[in-house]
Amino acid sequence: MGTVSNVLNRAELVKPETRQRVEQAIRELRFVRSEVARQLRAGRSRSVGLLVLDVTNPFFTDLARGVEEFLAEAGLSMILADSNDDVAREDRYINLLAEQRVQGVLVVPVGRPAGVLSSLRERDIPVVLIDTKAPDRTACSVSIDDVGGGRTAVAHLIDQGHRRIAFVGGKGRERQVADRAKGARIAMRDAGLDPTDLITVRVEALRFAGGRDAAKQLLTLPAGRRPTAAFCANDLIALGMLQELSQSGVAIPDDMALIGYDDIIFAAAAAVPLSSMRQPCQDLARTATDLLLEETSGANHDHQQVVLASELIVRRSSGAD
Amino acid sequence: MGTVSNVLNRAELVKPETRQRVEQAIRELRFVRSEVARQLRAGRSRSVGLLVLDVTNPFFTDLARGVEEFLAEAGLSMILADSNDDVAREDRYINLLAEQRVQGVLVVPVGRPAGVLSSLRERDIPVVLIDTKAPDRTACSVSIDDVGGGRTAVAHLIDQGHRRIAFVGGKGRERQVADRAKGARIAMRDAGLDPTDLITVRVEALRFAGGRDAAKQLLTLPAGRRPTAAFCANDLIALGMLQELSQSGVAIPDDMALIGYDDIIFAAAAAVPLSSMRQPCQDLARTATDLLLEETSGANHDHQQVVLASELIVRRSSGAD
DNA sequence: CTGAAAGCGCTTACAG
DNA sequence: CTGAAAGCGCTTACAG
Repeated sequence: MGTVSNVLNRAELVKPETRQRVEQAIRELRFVRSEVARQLRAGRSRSVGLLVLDVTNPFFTDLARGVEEFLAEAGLSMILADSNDDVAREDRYINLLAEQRVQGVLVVPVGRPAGVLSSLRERDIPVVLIDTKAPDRTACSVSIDDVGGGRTAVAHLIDQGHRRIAFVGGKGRERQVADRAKGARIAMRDAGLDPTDLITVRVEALRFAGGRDAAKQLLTLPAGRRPTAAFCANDLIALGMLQELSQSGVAIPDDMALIGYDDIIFAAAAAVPLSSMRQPCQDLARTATDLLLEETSGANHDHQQVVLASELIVRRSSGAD
Repeated sequence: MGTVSNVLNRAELVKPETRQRVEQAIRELRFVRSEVARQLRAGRSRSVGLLVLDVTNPFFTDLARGVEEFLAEAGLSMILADSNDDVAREDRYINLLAEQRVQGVLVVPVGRPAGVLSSLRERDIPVVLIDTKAPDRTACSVSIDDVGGGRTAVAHLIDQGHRRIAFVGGKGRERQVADRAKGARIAMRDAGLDPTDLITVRVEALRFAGGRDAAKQLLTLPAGRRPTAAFCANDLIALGMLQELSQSGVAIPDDMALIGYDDIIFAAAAAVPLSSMRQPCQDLARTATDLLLEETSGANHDHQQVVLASELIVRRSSGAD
């Protein structure tokens, strides 16, 4: 057994002839080494957890694909989990990942990261926060400047001549949504508008159906008081709004301009191609993975707060062609 | 240690007082039971693998969310893996899942399932094939009647008056693509057309970019010989075509009608709302999970081949309004 | 260079 | 009802 292990892990220590015999036996017996036993012995696994807010959102699956690829380069595998923007589920998955003894966790936290952080720190599991800034120096994080993104998006709408602007966000992902709204208000102030005039529409979830609901809410306003432009907290919402508004005879962008956030692949293919704030998804994946690997490699490691910027992608839905 | 284990697993065997002391110690020491050791001892894990062809395709993430939910009901967790329609990656993941000693695997195989099946059978890992019929009685499968789906889709196009029809499929997922094409030809024959007139366009991958390429290929044909309708092997391709064609001034559905397959959520929100063949994704998830759990529960179990039907969803892209 | 031994953290009979 | 012991399948010193 010891020799088999050596063949598998340190072949150079074994006499070629013995090695061949062992290798043949492995083949004949269809032996598959137990990763479970291996991990128990090693005290650590060779997998990393990625916990996202919504696997059905293309933004997060693109992120997942990037992370998976970068982990594979390091010989690690990814366990993908989906909190569905729900704290209880997040908690359950953090537990599950801890029980699986993952080497580390990449997590897009539901709301404030304090719970996740303390839960992982208690268990000595390295973590890199994604899409959220770590509140202190106890963890790495890679986030997007959402205030800046919100500001750019709304400045663009103002540039197009809009003055009555809505922000469509909602429950869930409080931090990102709040920051994007904050940026929106800054853009209004920059333009000499009253930031409290920003019309805020709340949706149940940051998903397609939420966008349709938001559109219905806006349609209850008399046309004269209705916003002429809306900045949506993500593309799923924007696409839902686009569909509902179009079906109700509201022309995009003439009656209402729209801009989303994420620039998922379907934004460009939408009924009216959707303007959006593109997040640097692959940079995010790469940076987060690298930071985690640096931390788990045990080299002396300073926790870092990396902040990336998003980029304005102008398409027809915001009226600039 | 034995008592701790009893508190955790069979609390009724422990005297309440002792139990309380143990529970308090667990809390104070922040003890997290090692799932790894547990699995080694039990000889089986509490997780199931789901291997899909493309995590960035909403069809598969919807499937994944369903499976995850149904597994959770049974106290199991899901390890999601993505073969990216690549046999080598599929092989690597099957290995990984075997090493993790998952209870079973749900797999949408890349091409023919023979390799996956023998690989899993050798290792005694229960498997349910998804989206592919098992070639023999050695495994369960849940698939969609793709021949029927292709036939329905093309019959619909013919009903709309089209005679010059393209099928856009390609490399990857040979079986599904071939069946859908076969159904398309049957529909042509049913209508008294020559099935060999079906214009076949091959794309590199069944993704958005593939659809754009396909559109470019069709645009090289003189307008008089160009098909007036296209049936796409999935919605991602259809959406890519829709985008490219629109940008080139080809009107959908007037110059070219389109129908996709899967009915992902973005189909309805497309530039021109996309007709599609809706696959019963949640039924698929439920049935596959149930079959796997039945098999792993050890009850005597007959392998079943379940075949579900897809449903025609008519929207504007196919010209019927 | 090889093989026997210890130990990773659990669970489950088993003796007390 | 409790606690000591064996064993799951590995890896890694260690003795030979």
